[in-house]
Amino acid sequence: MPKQVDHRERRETIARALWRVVEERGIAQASVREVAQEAGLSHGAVQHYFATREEMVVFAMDFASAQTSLRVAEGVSGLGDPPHPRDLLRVMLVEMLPLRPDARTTSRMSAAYVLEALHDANIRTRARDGLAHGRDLVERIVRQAVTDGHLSPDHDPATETNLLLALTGLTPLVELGVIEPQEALTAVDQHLNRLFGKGT
Amino acid sequence: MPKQVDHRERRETIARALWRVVEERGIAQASVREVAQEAGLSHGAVQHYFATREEMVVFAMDFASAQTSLRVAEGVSGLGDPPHPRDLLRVMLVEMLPLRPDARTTSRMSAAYVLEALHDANIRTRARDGLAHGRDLVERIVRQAVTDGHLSPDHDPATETNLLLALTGLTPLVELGVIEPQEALTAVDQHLNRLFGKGT
DNA sequence: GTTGACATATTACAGCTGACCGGTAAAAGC
DNA sequence: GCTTTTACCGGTCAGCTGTAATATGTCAAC
Repeated sequence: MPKQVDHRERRETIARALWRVVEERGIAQASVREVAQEAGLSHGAVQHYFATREEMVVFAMDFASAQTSLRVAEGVSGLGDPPHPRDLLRVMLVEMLPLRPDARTTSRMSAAYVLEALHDANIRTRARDGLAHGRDLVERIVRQAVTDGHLSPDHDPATETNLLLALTGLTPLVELGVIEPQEALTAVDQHLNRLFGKGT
Repeated sequence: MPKQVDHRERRETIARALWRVVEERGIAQASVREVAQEAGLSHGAVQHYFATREEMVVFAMDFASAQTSLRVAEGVSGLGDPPHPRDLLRVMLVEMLPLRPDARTTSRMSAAYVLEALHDANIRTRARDGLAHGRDLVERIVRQAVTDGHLSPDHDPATETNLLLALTGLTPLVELGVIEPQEALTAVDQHLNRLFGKGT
C-alpha cells in the first residue's frame, strides 16, 4: 500500500479554502491556483484531488449545504422534544441567513450556487434538487403543525412554506448593510409569531 | 462637426447585449469581447463607449435598475388614484420577481449586482444606496398606509417593510423551477392580504 | 477638398486561466 | 531490494482576458 491520505478530509480542507476565497474575493477569483495558495498547496496538489475546477466548485458548494444542515441539526438538538414547529423553523431560517460568520460563509456559497445554476445544466439539477428537498422538509413541518393544531387549518401549507423560504430574501439587505442582523431576526420572529399566533 | 451618434442609446444597446449574455451564459462570460459580439460590434467599438469592463458592467446594472423602476411606474399608472397601498406594493414586488421575461432579465442582473457588491467597494456603495433607496420608498408607502388607516398602527413599519422586501426571496424558488410563477404570485398576495386584512 | 473631430476597427501585449504531463518522493507489499 | 501505488510538484501549453496603442473610416464645417 502506498502513502495514505484521508481523501475526504483533504477535499474538505480545499473546499474551506475555496469558501474563504469566495467570501473575500468572490467566486470569479476562485481559480485552481488561488484556492491552492489559500490552502497552502501547489496547484498540482489541488488537481490531484479535483480533476477539474468545476468538480472542485461543485464539491465545495455541496459541502457548504451539508454544513448548513449540520448547523441546523445542532440548533434543533437544543430544542424541546418534540420541538415547537415555530422554534424548528426559526432555527432553519436563522442558519440560512448570513447572521453569523459560519452562516455567512455558506450563505454566500449558496448564492453563488444559485447564480451558477441558472446557466449550467449539471449545477442546475443539483441546486434544484437540494432546494426542493429543503422545501419539502419545511412543508412537512408546516403540515405537521396543522395536524398538531399549532396552525389553523385555513392556512395553505404550500403557500406558507413558500413564504417561510422567502424570508431568505432578507439576505441582500443584511449583506449590504441596509438593515442590521437584529432587524432581520425581528422580521423573522414577526412572521413566525403572526403565523403561529402571537400569544403561543 | 463630425458624425454624430447618440452616445446614451449606444451604451444602452451594449447594456442590453450584456443583459442577454448574463441571462444566457452568466456574468462571468460577460467579457468585453463576448458582449461586443452579442451586440454585433467589434470589441474596440465597445471600448470606445466604455473605457473598462467594470464601467460597462456597472452601467448595465444601473440601467437594469432604472428599467425596473420604469416598469413599476407603468404598472402603477394603471392603478386608481390614489392607489391602494396593497396594489402599489404588489406592482413593485411583481416587477422585482422573475415572473416575466423583462423582469427575469433585470432580476438576474440584480442578483449579479449584489453578489459582485460583496467584494467590490465601488459596486457595494452603489448597490447599497440603490437598495436603501428602494427600501425607503417601501417604508414610506407602509407608513402612509398606517396614516391613511389601511394598516393598523400596531404594525412596526420598519419590520413590515423588511418582510415585504424579503418576498424577493421567492426568486431562487422560481428561477430553479421549484415553484411555479403562479405559486409565487399566490404567496405575494397571501402576504399582502394578511397584512392589509383579507377582506379589504 | 482640406481639415478636424469623432466613430469604428485592428492589432499588440502582458497576464491569468484550466488542463495536461513528466518526474519525483514516499510508503507499503513481496 | 524491488515493484507498485499513491501523493505531490513544477513546468508547459493554448486560449482567453482587459487594456492600450494605432490605424482607418466617416461626416460636417470651412
